[in-house]
Amino acid sequence: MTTTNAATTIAGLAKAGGVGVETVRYYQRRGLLETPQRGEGLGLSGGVRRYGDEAVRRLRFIRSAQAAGFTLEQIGELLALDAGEDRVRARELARERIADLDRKIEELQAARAGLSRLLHTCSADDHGPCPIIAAFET
Amino acid sequence: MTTTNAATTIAGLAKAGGVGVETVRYYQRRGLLETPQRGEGLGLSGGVRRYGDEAVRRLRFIRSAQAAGFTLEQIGELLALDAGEDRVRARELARERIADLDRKIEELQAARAGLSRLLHTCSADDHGPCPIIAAFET
DNA sequence: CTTGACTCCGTACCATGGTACGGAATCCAT
DNA sequence: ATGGATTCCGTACCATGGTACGGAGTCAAG
Repeated sequence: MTTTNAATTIAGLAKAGGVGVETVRYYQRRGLLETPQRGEGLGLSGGVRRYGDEAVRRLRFIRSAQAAGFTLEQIGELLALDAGEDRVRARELARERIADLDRKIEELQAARAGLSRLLHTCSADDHGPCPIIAAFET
Repeated sequence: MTTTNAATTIAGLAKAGGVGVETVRYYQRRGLLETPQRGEGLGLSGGVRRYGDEAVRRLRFIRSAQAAGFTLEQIGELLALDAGEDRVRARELARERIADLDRKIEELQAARAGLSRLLHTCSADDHGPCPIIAAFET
């Protein structure tokens, strides 16, 4: 392997990814992270699982994709492209997700703009009905 | 009462709000919509519940606040403010929600940037491993 | 070689926002 | 006044994304 393998335990992995140990396990159960073999010949019945840089990268990818609003299932799909080595499909998925993101960002920005306007209107004076409340009362 | 009361049943209310009957009941359970008294003296043990304009307005309020990203719990608070006329609290809620939105928007933009960079790298040439995959593949 | 921390694993539980089910009551049209 | 549609109500279930628990095994420092 060409990668440096700063092996760590599950707690180190979790910390590196900014999640809890239980979350890492959950991702393993979901098939998003692999579960390495237990340490070789260390204890009587096998040691503790060790995780390298790859696991950390994968975990970080999951978190960042998740922050982008991808569901864990969608993330699994992206990860599954691994098997097919299908660049065309990977690009397709990436483009789809980017389009999703653009739509979502726009939505949120619109919502923010609306709320912000209401807030300023409401702050401007204290007379009459609150425009924030009123805005939702169509 | 000064309001016109075009009384309808739960199905009519649900339809007017663009939700299912079960959703209306759910909102009632959550305390977001009130459950009116059953019809007076119509049947042996009381009739069917009737809903007026007020209920329709409230339901629409819920849907539209929800579209702005408020949770049902936050919406419950907003509805309570409607009665209390507490503009200070309404502004506070709005500011909180705006901060939430800002955080979310930033996250999405970061994720979009990452994905976009990968997509362009992958599109640049068709040789070697796909960088989109590679990003989480070792 | 003990002790305390960490790991492993299965299983149960949590919140959020609903959706579905089923039996009894009620309504409405014919 | 009868039958099909609605309503009422409690309760159960669903997906998503985790979090908690408990007992056994393992590790690492003193």
